[in-house]
Amino acid sequence: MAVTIKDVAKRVGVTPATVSMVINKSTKISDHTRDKVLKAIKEMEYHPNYIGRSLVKGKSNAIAIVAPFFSSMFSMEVLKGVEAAIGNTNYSVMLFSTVGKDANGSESLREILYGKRADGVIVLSLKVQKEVVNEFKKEGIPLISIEEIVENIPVIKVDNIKGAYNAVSYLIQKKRKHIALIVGKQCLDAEERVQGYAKALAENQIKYDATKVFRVKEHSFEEGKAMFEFLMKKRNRFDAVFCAAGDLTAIGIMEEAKARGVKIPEDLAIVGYDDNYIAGFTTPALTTVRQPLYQMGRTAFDLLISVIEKKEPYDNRIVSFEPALISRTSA
Amino acid sequence: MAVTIKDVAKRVGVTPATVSMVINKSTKISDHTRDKVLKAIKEMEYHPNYIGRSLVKGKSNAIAIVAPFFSSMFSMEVLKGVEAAIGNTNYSVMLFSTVGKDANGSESLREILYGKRADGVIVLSLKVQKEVVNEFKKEGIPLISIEEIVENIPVIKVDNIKGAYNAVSYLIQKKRKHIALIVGKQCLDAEERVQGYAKALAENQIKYDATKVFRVKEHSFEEGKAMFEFLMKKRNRFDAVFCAAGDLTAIGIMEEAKARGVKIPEDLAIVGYDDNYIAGFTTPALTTVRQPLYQMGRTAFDLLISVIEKKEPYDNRIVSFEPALISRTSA
DNA sequence: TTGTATGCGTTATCAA
DNA sequence: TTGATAACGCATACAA
Repeated sequence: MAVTIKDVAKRVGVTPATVSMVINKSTKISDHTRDKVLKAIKEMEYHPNYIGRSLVKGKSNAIAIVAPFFSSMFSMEVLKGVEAAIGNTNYSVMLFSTVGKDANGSESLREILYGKRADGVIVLSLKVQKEVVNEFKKEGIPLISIEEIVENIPVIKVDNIKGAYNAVSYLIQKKRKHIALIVGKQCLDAEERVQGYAKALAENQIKYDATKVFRVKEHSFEEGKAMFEFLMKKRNRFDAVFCAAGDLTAIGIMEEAKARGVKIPEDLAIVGYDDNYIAGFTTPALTTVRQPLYQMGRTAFDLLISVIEKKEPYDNRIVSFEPALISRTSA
Repeated sequence: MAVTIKDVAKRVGVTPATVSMVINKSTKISDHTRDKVLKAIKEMEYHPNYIGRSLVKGKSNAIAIVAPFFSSMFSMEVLKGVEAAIGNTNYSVMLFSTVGKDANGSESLREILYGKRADGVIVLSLKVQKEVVNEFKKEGIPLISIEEIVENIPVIKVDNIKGAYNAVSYLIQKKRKHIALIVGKQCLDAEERVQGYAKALAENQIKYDATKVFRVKEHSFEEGKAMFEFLMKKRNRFDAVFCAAGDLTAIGIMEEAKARGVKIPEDLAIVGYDDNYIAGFTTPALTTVRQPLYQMGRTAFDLLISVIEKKEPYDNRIVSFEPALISRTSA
């Protein structure tokens, strides 16, 4: 069996309480006893059992990250940030994927909450139900959302309006006037990007034209190829495409365009979204909008810990990060 | 405060023990009591506290994954497999990154072990020390290694010899005779890939020539570009490069080659390794070796759970997966 | 400065 | 079939 606090106490000839106080750096322990205890701890290779500690403290020293999946570029980058932020805190991270469960993660969230599996939770791209938020508030477990706006809790997101605005302004500056916009189906992100697109046009006296906005479903490469064909069939002549639906789709468009002899960026300028790993390696390299996901992960973790430890208030702030336009050669 | 088993018991007018038996599906409970208890549980929204349960059971129902980082393609794919395998088991996953700690993960591993933070551990690309393995054995916490060979515990790996062998055989079949090999610095993987390379040559009566084997350190795109230049300076004339150091480096080589007017694959055939996300999107698309990382993640998780639950013996088997050659246009 | 006693939420053993 | 009691490993209030 593993060595417990009792074993250490017995060995030193004190009570478990004393050992506990040494471990928890209580000041009211004589140097003499402390030294003896510490020595025994080392010799016996005693490590405190987190479960016992958690039970009495009502705190697990774990945080949970809940997301639809952990295999996307998006979650990977965020995770990287969290990983960096953990550093040498004594928190650990648990992962909960909602695949095969309800879409808004309620099931996983409730299990974490009521099973006391974590002291705080970060949700990624999940529309957390109001009801669930209330339950978390009631139990005093902080919840932070990344990307999706959830009411009454802190939200870490990127300024999609600005991201799109910057991209389109850039294209206009490059003398493009007939700019197609590709976005995903009506989620918040998509709508904000449409707004940014419209704003940039307006500022440059270009009329917003709804027939130049196209919707995409899967955000895939193939869809991009199909989209190019679709674009060509339109009576509109485009000199640029801002594919706010992601780089993969943008690259699909680009590949199909190239295959049909359209010169990029001369004939058609293309700007993507996400700064996917691939973007730097296509020919031509893809100009795109980068979201500071790593920073967001870091921030979310830091904020969560601060809130757990009551160093910061648990409010409904929205921390908005600025996306960056990465200018390469496709536009 | 959260509702506990006691609250439920009081409400129904039984003892906590009875409620516990209901929860744990004991058969020796009258239907009548069971119904009443179940009803109360639902009404009061009682959820068992995992920490309390863990303490008495000596089991956390969590598994830990320890890796140098969770941001690589490699760990991402493995994680995806684990994620899929978790499904509706009632295990959860904890992540432990060894960044900023000792290189072989001993620190994290010991903390997990002695802190009783997990019922089993999967290590990724980590040379676990013999000593640590023994400690795990002593405490009865199973440990499974992915990729790295660790003695006395189950290992899930890919057959690197075969991966390289297939790639080189393919090149030879395509009439290439002067094949450069790029590998990483002396880790097990690299050496196995050299073996596979040599084996394919031998089988085709091509003499193995050590001066055609080159080492790379960072496995980066830039290194690939530099490598191409380096290759050109050599007196050897190559008609193919098998870049077993990964797709990124392979793509670096390819880009630099293209920039210098070398035709791919006519003048120089290129085969990469890993089937990185990018590989399908380069021009020409990269022929490469795919490792079934997803399957490996699944297998590791399933095996670990089986071992934890004593449904399978905890041995030192080596589960070797077959890599697949993904034939595209660069070779 | 240290020891004693108690409790965290649950399960398991035994008795009723 | 159910209840009483102890135990898991630890931390803390209070007593000494």
